[in-house]
Amino acid sequence: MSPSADRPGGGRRFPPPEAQLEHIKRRTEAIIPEDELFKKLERAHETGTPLRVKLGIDPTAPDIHLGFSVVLQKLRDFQDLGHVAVLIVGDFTARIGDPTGRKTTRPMLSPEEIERNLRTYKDQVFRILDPDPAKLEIRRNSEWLEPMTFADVLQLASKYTVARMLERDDFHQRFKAGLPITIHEFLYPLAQAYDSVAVRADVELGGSDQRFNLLVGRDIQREYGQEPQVAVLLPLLVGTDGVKKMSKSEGNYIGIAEPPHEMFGKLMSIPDALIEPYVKLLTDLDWEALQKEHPMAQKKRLAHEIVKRYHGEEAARKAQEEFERVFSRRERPTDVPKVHIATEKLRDGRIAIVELLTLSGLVPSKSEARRLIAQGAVELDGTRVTDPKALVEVRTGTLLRVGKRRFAELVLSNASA
RNA sequence: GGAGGGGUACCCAAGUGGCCAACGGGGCCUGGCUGUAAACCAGGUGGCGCACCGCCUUCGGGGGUUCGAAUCCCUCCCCCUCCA
Repeated sequence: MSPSADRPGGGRRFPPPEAQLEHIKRRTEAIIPEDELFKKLERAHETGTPLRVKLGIDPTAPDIHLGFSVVLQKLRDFQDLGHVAVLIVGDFTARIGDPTGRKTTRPMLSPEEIERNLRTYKDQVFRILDPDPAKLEIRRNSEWLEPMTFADVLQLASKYTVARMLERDDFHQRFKAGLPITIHEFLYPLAQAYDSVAVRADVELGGSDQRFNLLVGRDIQREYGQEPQVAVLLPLLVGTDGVKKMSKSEGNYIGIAEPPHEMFGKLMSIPDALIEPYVKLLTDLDWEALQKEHPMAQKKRLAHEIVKRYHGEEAARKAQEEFERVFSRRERPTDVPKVHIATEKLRDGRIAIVELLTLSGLVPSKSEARRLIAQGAVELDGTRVTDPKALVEVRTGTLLRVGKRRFAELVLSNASA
């Protein structure tokens, strides 16, 4: 089927191009080239034909985090202006593995895994995007990349030069340093570029580290006789470690689907230096005004705002209350995960603390449990346990705490079913 | 095709027959100080066994030598550099 077969939209009304452009420019790092975008917006305005705005997602990492939300939010902006979001699931390109950041080759995913990830993805994506089918298209790039023949690939590859590939900073550095660059890595930008051809993208969105890839898209589209897409680049969000960009693999991320109190807690523990970029990129709060407050107050506003966005006002309020209760006043949390302990594990109502810790799942091994006890990290009903050999008395309702944030409420229960 | 270098715990990286569960750094965890911030100080960072004593598993895979190996030998796999 022709990639452009069913194009949603047509005959729509759009705000004046100037207004649209202004809206789009907010929070972007670069628009390449801006005047082309303006022309496209003008045309959309005149003809009532929406722009097709492409964004690629990686099916290997199904957790959407705040960093990616910046890009998704921009895509939503386009939808709100009346344009069509074209979400490309990179199920085929995942087999190549994006060389950006010189990661090792990614494992190939089975179709089942991709399906599962995609479902998780959709749940999360719809927290930001407008699911209206007239404004959203979801496609997998295996749809057009899989059936390509070797001849097709040759044709595609012939449209770009090695020298131009080496312009890409990542490749350039590696080439200079004598590090290996495998041939198939060159195909990644080409494949991604071909996606743009396949869906006839007018605009492609991406993080600023995607600049090269998005620009290749322009060249390749031109080679295939299409009007080149405009690249809209968004700033990268620094992860919670305050150093590297937020990413799943670095474990420095905050997922948009995380429970309110997790989100709130993680945001409260970001380094102060991150408050400004977070506020500016993730919220509509007035930074000028906020700046005058104490950093902790700033973070509370930030955390509240973001939890509110994904979980609602009520949840945000509760998360904040809970945070203040547990961490500021060091009181017992109101909602602690309950852990069932079989009564046959007990002797005279007592159990070895080490065993209790592992049974509760708060600690992965008994050795680890012993260490933590020795370090004073374990509390039972607010009393520190310091003896690794201790036999402790437990009952239903007993509160177990490890470190600052691991809690469990014990529930004694009979027999294993 | 030839020559050389290398694969050690989450990462980097020491260690070339016992004193090695393996130096050091990073990361991470915990305690202290705080604002669940940063900085800083201290400790920890394979598992199991009721413990400062012991046992088990670990140094790319497999096999062997030895009382004993991450360290020696054989073999296989993988990575890198230079030459062609």
